[in-house]
Amino acid sequence: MARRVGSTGEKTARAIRDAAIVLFAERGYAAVSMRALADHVGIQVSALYNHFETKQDVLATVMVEHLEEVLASWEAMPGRNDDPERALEAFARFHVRYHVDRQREVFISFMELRSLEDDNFRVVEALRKSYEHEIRDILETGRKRGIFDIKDAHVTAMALLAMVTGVTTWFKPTGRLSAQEIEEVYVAMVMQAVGADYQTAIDQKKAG
Amino acid sequence: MARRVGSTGEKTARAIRDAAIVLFAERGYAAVSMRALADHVGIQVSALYNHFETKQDVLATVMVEHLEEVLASWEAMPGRNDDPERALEAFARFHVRYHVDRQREVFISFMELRSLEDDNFRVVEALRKSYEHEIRDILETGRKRGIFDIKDAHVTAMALLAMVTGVTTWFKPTGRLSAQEIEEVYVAMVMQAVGADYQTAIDQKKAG
DNA sequence: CCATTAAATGAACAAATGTTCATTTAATAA
DNA sequence: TTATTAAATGAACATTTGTTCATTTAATGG
Repeated sequence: MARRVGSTGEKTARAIRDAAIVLFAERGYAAVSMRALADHVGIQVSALYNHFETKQDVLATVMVEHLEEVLASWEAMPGRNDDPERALEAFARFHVRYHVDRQREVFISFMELRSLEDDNFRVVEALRKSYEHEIRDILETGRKRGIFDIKDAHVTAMALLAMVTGVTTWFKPTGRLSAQEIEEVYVAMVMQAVGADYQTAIDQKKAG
Repeated sequence: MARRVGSTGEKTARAIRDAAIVLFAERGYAAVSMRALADHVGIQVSALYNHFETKQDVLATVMVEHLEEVLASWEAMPGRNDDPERALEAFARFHVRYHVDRQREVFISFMELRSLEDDNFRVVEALRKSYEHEIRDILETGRKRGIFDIKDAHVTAMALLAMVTGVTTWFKPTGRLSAQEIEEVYVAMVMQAVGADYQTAIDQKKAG
């Protein structure tokens, strides 16, 4: 056989990215061979190279695509430009929700930083930093205005990010709690952790 | 050359474990070859097999040793059997302090779970669970007694663990804040996150 | 001091790795 | 309809992989 009926470049490239997300998340980048990746897609190894230059290229593509989507989705989140309290709630809610839906991509983007070669690392790191910047800015503004009771915006940002990102390591859609319920637990915890009166935040929302 | 002057089994085994901790943390288990490991120790590949049966055996040994040490150290932590508030403070303090000192081991024990073969996984998972159990029990007791304002002890335990464990991903001894300062930030955040009045906890300590 | 054991070496192994290439066939544009 | 391009195949490649083994030398117990 050669070219398959109905095959187009974009379809296969998408299938390769999807398979890579599953396999990299499951076994880790280094432990996934190009043969295993091809098997999972249902093509031969050599066909991979019609769509990606190298294995590294597959990883970089998956990570950059994910991070750009995260940033774009956050840009579109309602409430992100409100006062620090509401902005933080919006951030926590967005982050948990989005990350529960993309557990694998999140896991990869965090775990496989070390597998990136220098050039790719710089690109990915810049995207990651700009996301971290979002929550840090909210925290710093709230701290300056005396709304948040935190010691250090930077450390707090890292701690809160780790906390909410951690949901990807144990959440299972079939578990005891729904994604919705878990979202509420996390949002409440984030708000409490910075000393914001969360009930008030909800009341304001209802009143407003 | 053959057997080296001054070489004993325990010394070399220790050196191998130490090198493995550095390399596995840096590059990941799958990306570290037995040759790279041997190089780092300063011996030949074949010599590794005088001390460990397989590469997998090196990983399992490192992880089990680390987790057993964590549990043993926690057993010895003062305050761990006090009321939930003090116990949680003790836990947070212990965890951050210990993990800042063993960044690599923590990172490995978390990241490389998937690299463990079934038998080893079961052993390591049991150790991990029993550590998770410690904080969950503290939270559940505090929740029942109405001391902690949390929605769910299990989710809260996972969230707090992720938060404090996350310190290993960015902490650098040469950074802006000292380990001591970071410890304080994290402890305060943990206490606030569960709705405990942390100042009170400190006052009680001073008063008691 | 000598026999035994433990710890090292270096060469070798089959299997698996990422990547390339000539070839074939389907989709697409002229 | 035909020429060109894009997407697949399968064989081959040089390396690297984890592991084994015969051999050598140092530490150790009687």
